[in-house]
Amino acid sequence: MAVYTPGQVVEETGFSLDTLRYYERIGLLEPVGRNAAGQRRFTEEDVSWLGMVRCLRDTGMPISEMLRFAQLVRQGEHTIGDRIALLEEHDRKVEAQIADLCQKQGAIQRKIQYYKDVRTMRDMLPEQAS
Amino acid sequence: MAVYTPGQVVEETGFSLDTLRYYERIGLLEPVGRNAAGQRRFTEEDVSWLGMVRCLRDTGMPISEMLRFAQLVRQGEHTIGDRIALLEEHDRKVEAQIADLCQKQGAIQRKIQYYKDVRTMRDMLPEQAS
DNA sequence: ATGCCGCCTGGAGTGCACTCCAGCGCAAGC
DNA sequence: GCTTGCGCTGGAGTGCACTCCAGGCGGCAT
Repeated sequence: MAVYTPGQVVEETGFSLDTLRYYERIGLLEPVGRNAAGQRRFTEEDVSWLGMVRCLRDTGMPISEMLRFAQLVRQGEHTIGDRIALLEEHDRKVEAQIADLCQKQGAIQRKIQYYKDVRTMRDMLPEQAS
Repeated sequence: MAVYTPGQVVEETGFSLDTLRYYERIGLLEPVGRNAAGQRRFTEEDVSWLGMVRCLRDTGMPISEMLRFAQLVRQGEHTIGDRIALLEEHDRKVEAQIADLCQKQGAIQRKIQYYKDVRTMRDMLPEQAS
């Protein structure tokens, strides 16, 4: 069974060492195994869970909700319905986020175009320069 | 020339009164005009600038960069090139944000599907219930 | 043997973007 | 004439998610 040192997990997941420790402290990560010297050794499972965390975090899920999700996962298979509900709810929020972002991006692009037009107008009337 | 009371601007822009005052304090909003009693009266221009601010903020631009943009706007037409550069740079970031969000959403949706499959499997083997 | 590296701990500090508060002023409605 | 509502100020406080720090440990390369 492969294990990962903290450094390797940092590399793999993109979370900082401090963040990994923080996540363990608050219970977003289950207590990580240790070697004889007391140093953390992450399992494959820890790393894949961190992949999920990264997904949820990067799509704007607050830590409190990820904690709730983590709890469901720990409680076993009978919570799968709840997990689906939680993720579907989040999925809807992500959908809305994307839609909002696209719409706002449109406005920004229109502003850019507006500025470009203004610039062109100005360049066509050099004699009116201040 | 129409003016807006603070309450109306809150209504229009969705920013809280405190946020409007905060934006003025830090210079994201130019000093807002006052009536005889010292109460703020926002111009049409203020409101439309706030619309731009909302766009930029909601697409993740930090306040420090919005401040920089505000400065360019105040410096007059000769900064239009810089404004375009700033907005195009931001537009690229928004693009990347959307792409990342879509990709992560895909992963979440696959996870949902995975859970649904697990649930279905489980339901098809009721005799193995614990 | 002596650095240095990677990692350990508990706890304090940071940065961002607000948000709240006490205490006040003015104006309109009952 | 007094309450209610809206707004004012300066300054303090909040919530989130980290991030940093001092002081220490164990292994290994020079």
